[in-house]
Amino acid sequence: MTKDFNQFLPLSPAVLHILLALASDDRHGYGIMQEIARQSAGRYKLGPGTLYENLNKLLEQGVVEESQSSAGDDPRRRYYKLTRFGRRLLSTEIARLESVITKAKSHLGIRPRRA
Amino acid sequence: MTKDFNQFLPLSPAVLHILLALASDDRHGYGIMQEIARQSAGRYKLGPGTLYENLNKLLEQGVVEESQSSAGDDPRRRYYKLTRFGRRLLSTEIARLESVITKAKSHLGIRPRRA
DNA sequence: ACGACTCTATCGGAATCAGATATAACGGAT
DNA sequence: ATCCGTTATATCTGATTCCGATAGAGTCGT
Repeated sequence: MTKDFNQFLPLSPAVLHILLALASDDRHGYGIMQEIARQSAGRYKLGPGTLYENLNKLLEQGVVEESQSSAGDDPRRRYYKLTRFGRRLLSTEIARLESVITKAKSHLGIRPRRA
Repeated sequence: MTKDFNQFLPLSPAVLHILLALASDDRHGYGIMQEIARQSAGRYKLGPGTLYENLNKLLEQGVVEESQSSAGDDPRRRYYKLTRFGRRLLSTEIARLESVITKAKSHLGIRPRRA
């Protein structure tokens, strides 16, 4: 029995943005915080509580895993990357969001009346 | 611009999907539940607690408002629609999500998945 | 008039969030 | 060499949000 995506969906905003930040590159915790702030132009900032709590949960669930830090790097850093499962989970959620968003967009300009 | 979008963002999954459901049409509470389930092919279902709690909050915040029900309709129904502010809020959030999603997709390799 | 479904609503435990706090190593300037 | 702002991980706490259970009543088809 493969893992069931549905029990993970929908991803909470915190988890969604953590995974989105990790999609483009392996990152350490603090870097994830910065990337999320950057991606949303400072609109959305994760506190450390939310970040590390979720990171631990995602590790347990096998959605992310620790990845080796490069030599010469700040040794305090702990790097994370998406697992294969994590990538598929994120892809699934993205596909779901895209389909709903596309549909909504076509209606937002107009004002439909109920039949 | 008296109201600040940023204090509303990011929208929780529940709020996001309620607004997305209302984008295509005015709906009553139960109809919102059904539309959300339908839009995500049964993957995401809102409980009544989440729904009505959020609906009340959104009414207070002026994101949605009650709209008249047509004559002959089930009189129990209370219809809701997006306010002008709600439509702008949803548009803003959609734009933000789209930009992050587009970027992530280019790194994930596209594996579209259907339900 | 019976049962299945529709519809709004509240409650309480669980999960999630945000910010304050703690601790400490790093890097550059003095 | 030490001072200081930043980087970095981590935990704790109170507030918020979620979600299923429960309730109660109206509607519809048969």
